[in-house]
Amino acid sequence: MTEELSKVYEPKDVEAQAEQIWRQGRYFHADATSQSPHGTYTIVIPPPNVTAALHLGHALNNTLQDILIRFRRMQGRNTLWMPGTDHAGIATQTVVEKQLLAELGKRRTDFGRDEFLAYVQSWKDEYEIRILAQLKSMGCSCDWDRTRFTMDEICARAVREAFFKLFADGLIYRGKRLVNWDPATQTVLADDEVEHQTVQGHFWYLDYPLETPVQIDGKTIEYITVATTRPETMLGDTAVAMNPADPRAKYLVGKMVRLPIVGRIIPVIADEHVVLSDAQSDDEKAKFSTGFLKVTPAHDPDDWQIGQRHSLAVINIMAPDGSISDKFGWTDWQQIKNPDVENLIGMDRFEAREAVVEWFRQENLLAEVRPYTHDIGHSYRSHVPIEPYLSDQWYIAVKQPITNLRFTIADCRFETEKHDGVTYIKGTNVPVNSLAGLALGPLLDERLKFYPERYSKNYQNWLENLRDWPISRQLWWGHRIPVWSSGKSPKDLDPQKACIKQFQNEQGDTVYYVCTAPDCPDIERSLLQQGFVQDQDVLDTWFSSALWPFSTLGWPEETPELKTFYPTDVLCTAREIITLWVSRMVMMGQYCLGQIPFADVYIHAMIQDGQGRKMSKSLGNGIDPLVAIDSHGADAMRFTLASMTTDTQDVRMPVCEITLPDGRVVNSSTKFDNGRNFCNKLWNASRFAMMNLAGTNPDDFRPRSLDVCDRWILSRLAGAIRETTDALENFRFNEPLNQLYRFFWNDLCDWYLEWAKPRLADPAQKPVVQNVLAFVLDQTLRLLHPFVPFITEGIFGNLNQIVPSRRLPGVADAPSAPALVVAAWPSPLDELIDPVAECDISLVQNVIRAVREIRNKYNIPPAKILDCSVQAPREQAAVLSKAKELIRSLAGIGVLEIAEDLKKPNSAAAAVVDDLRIYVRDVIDSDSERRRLLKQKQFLCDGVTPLRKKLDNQAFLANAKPDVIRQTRDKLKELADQLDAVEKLLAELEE
RNA sequence: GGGCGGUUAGCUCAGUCGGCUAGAGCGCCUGCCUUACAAGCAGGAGGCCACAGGUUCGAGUCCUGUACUGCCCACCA
Repeated sequence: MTEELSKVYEPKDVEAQAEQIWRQGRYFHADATSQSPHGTYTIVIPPPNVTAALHLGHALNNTLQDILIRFRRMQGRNTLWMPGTDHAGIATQTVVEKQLLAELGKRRTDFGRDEFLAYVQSWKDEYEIRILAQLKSMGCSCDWDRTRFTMDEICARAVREAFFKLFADGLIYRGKRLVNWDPATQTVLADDEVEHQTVQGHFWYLDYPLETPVQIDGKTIEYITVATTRPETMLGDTAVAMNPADPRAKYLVGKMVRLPIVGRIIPVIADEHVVLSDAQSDDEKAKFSTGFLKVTPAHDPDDWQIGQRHSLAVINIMAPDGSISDKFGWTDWQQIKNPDVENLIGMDRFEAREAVVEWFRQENLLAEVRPYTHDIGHSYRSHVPIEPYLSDQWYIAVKQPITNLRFTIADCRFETEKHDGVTYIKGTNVPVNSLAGLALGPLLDERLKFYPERYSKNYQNWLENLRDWPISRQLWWGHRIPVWSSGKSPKDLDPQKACIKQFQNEQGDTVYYVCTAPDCPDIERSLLQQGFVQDQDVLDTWFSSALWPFSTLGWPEETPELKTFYPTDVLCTAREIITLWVSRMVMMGQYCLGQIPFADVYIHAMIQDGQGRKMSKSLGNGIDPLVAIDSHGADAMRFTLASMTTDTQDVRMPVCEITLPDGRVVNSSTKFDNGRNFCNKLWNASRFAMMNLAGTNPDDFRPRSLDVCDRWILSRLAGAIRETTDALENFRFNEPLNQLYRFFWNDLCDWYLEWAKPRLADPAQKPVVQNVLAFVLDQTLRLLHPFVPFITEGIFGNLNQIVPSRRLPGVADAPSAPALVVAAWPSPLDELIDPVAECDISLVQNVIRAVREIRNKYNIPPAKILDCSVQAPREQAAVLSKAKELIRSLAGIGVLEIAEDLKKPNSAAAAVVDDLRIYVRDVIDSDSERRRLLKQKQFLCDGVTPLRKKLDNQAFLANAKPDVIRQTRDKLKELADQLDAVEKLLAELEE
């Protein structure tokens, strides 16, 4: 068997082998009907978008989740890691549209809805397969049998149910919203599809005549001047706003203005949003401002807000193609129409801009034109300026109290306050029993915890300032909104299965909206027959994501999965979606099931490149996880990612180009070398162990025959078990990995294995060394498994064949298992923690290091056997004498004399280490000796001075803890003694 | 504009409750192919802990400010 292990670790072989073991054993599959005495442990994967293959951030996130899942599985929990993907509405539709445009030169509107969706579906199929394959090659131990997709039948049913419930509870309403409209392609754009371009434009200063002139400081004011970059929108002005702090405000607010061209009479209002005019200001806005702002609620987001605050009329003057039109919500057209306005109808918005400016110029109302450079949002598709465009959208009311919730307000364990009959979360305008309150409450009473804790502030701020959630999207790819509408009242509907609401449409007519429950095709048919039409829009992609922790488990059915695995345990995700996603899952989990979907939220760091930039496609600085897996192995990648995971916000990973064997030049990072080196070391140490473990028999083990180095390595192992377990329970990843790295490499490989070599050759010691080694290796593999699952599984299989039983009778046990993935997590071995052995071995190591240093400094070949004397206080001399062989074997010593009282031999090099005086005999090089000793003298002097100063300081003696004072005294004595010894040696050298 | 981080060795990062002469990996230097591993072994060099104040017997650690740097959100008449 041992011969089969290659000299260098070959990740591909081991990965394939381990993967097969896991698949055949169905170890990732969670049984919803089985009961584990240790409880359950559940994670739902943050479903990756099907837009593209996974990047390194995904690799990090999923590595961490897998570490947690494997850890808990080994602890005996009934463990479920639910995998799946997200349809990612607009993002996916956009990439497919881009592709179709590039490859076929066609737009979405050139296809029918179903035809286009077929293209998106095939894109999704392709990427879903790729993503799941990527997760598998990373070693993710998801329950693949349960893989979900946010638009599959089960999730879709949950979406329908949740929507119906919200609709029936009156939490969904029709409201107006300004969307990013692309007049060229006539589509709505998401905020991140808007490209900001700096353009050279103008500020036009337009005079609006007051209905009646106003006297200010003895001057008669007939006009007020507004400044605008978009004169054409003035046709839709419904007010002029000024800052209440403006000295002119008291004369002007409340007065009326006659809007030029249109003749509409509009008020002057006060709003703090308006920037005061200040020509000297550094603020661009203040410099250009006149103090008067024209307010066009239908065509500007800020003006929309102002309009809301002051209940202003909203007048839309544009058609969807960006031309001036009276047909799309110009509500006072009949009253105001006149030849000047009619002239403008049909003009493109830019044409109209010129015409409007020209009109003002001819009427002598154009006060000034100034050049102005500013950013304008442009469509990433057509590259024309986007138009804020008013439209009717579906909203979820997030701050509306909900009456029929499963909890009572009295149950709240956080502070509340009541006014106007509504109970609010204290200090906020968030009702306790609103959706926002449902999400915020659990944070306040600590049912919901963030790691690192600081992210809870993000979550809290967002929820406290939350506005209603617009949920409709003018897309084709997504969950179609389950609402049918008609101007006529519906008939013969079962109120259990259909909910009817009335809202006004864009033209102000009353419309009946019917939402149907899931699985009611008969009702939908009936609605169609009655002339109802289904809403064209789809739901915001976060709507289905919000249900993910329970839609994946089969909600609203009372499935065994839901009973067993909900609520889940931890959500592990990136910080940019704390608000968009995490808060909404909590909201909907509370609303739909009355329970938060998870108690812990772990937010991982963002991986940046070597220059601190976000990894992105456009910068070309991203690293493909599959490349790292190819070049270094999945375990190496995982090791490196986990070892970088502290609770910092960002981590940097220097990126370099490498050439793969197949000739591709790709991005990678030397950081992965760390992981690969570790795996190689693990591989070879295990190989060495197994070369020597044949015939190991626990029955030959006698606790009494444990050597000090055996007790030492078991003590170190016990420490590693304790700290690794503790760290993983608290979402710390790099700490346990560093700890295991040091234990495995520095303790086990550098020392224990080296000592084991001669001991294995000694028939008297061989059984104890074999049993200890087999046991320690076994436990090390278990501790490392969550981090580097493939290689540990592979080695575990070999170990099982060579040493089927790794018990230390009377000391410790390692329950056998068919595969490491389901092997028991190491039990605490605190009784094996042995401070005496640790101290003794440290002494031994110091002697060995001292001899090695002399050997190096004197250029003595490693193979040359040296004779050595060590002078030590009685107790330490006794310890060293017992460990003579340990010292001799690793320091290359022939004769080793250890005594309490001993003179420095002639022509010996000397080392002073703590209380020890170490003499390496028959080595003469007084120059090297002097250099070494002088350096040590300097070191000791540097140490002694501040300690003396401290102890001379009365304030220190008066205030410091007694322990600290004692430690300082001890340390000073220790250093002073050594300094004496070094000075003595130097003096002898001069003789 | 609002919020949240970071700045420690050439690079990437640890550093717990404020307390021993500040640590690791990579890179660098010296010597070793010592039959587990050169992806390795042994040894070594390398630090004004960003800057300026403050609190304290004592500050990399706590407080205030400055500079630089990054992330998230909002907005840009």
